[in-house]
Amino acid sequence: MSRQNTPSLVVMKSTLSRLPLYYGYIDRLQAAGVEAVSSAMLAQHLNLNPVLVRKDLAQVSSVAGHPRTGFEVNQLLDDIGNYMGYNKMDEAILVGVGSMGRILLTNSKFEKFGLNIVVGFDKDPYLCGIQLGGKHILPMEKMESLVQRMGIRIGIITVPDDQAQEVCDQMVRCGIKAIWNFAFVPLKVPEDVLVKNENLPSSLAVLAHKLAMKSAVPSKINEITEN
Amino acid sequence: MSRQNTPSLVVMKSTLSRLPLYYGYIDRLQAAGVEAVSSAMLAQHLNLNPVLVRKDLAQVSSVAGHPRTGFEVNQLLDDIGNYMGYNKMDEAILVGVGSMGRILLTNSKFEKFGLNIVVGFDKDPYLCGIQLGGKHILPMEKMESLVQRMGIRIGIITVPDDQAQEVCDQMVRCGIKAIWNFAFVPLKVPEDVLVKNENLPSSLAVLAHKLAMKSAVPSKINEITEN
DNA sequence: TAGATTGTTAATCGATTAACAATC
DNA sequence: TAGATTGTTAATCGATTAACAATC
Repeated sequence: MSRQNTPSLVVMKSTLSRLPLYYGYIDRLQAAGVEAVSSAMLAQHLNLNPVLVRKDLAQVSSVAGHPRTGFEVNQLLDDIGNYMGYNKMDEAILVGVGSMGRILLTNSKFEKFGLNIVVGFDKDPYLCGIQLGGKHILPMEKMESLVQRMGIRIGIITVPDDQAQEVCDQMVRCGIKAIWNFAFVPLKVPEDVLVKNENLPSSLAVLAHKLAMKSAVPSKINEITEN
Repeated sequence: MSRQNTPSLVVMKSTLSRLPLYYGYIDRLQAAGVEAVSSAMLAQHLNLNPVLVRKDLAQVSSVAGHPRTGFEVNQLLDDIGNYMGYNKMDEAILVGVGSMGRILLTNSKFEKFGLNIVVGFDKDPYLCGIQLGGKHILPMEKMESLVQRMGIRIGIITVPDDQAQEVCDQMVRCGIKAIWNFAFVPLKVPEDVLVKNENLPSSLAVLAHKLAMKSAVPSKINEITEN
């Protein structure tokens, strides 16, 4: 029995990072009244290899593309949306209502991606009770019951670095299964909990470093696509 | 003549994304007074393969590690810092002093990574003249002369999506060579300009999607290391 | 039809992991 | 010395690219 490559349920990690790009672009096309889009067009506008785009789309599209015309915009947008879960709301909680926490709580773009940050928690009693972007801020003690009652599985950590692990532990105890971590500390979590670290300063530092490298050794390293 | 693999000047893309992690961890070790660190220790704490860590360190360390003890903490921290440019300040400008712009202007962590966001620009005349985190906010008209006078090559775009391309064009005209883009539009830039897109909502959406996949097909996909 | 576009199979490329000899 | 740790070479794995037949 030969080995099955590209099993249908598993999508390449990198495809996942490109789907939002396609989505954003196709969304604009739809708004502009365009009815069809080809892989070539997407590839050109997003600076990607057309074959790569075709493979990505083949994986998520529910219908085959039409030779000569490409994909139907509405259908494709819907398919990517379904695939990525943009079309059904996922709920998340946020802990740490500092400046980053506030941005996330009030950023309306999350909704477009199927995400609803339902409440913010903070240990500061002066913050508790107020609302931000229509979201309540609650004291930490309320976390467990709320998470369990609503069956929430995604948590966002925007507390200072030295409190991150503690908050993480609390989240895990509540039953959170995926954590988006803005603190710059590696979190210890059980095997079955996903962690995605976000570190803005180091993202910029990587960009700065690439620029420095590029000036030192002229080459054609250009758009940074990896995300 | 056989092909040279792993040319010394080019570092694997992914190494670059791990170096900040090493740096952060070793920095804490240094603060705690620890004098030596092994690849194995780093690997364990950061959830990475030890061989991978050894290869990464071999690429950036100026001295070989010592069998049995590992690497000297001060030296290694310095080497990674030098390699990534944390030890020499890079200057950047920021355009768009909204909530995200403010966070970036006032976040002191950038300094640690060798980054200094020197000024913010905004087209709102009411913002111009004030200071945030010790940084002046200036009107857009001042951009060109300041960028050229200071020889700045990094620009950060935190304006609304529909103004991003215009700001990008302005930056490019001023001589900016690397752009960190928070708007959700693909920027058109000349060949020699680097662009790094940041899209927080879609990062979270990818995490949510992975969680959904994992629940559907139990497997051992766990920590998300790619950054 | 001719040609643009699709989807697929094979080749290439690059990063990660495994195996192992060298070192203090 | 024995053993932990290093750095390197070879094997594996996975993603991207190239080549191409199929389709409207």
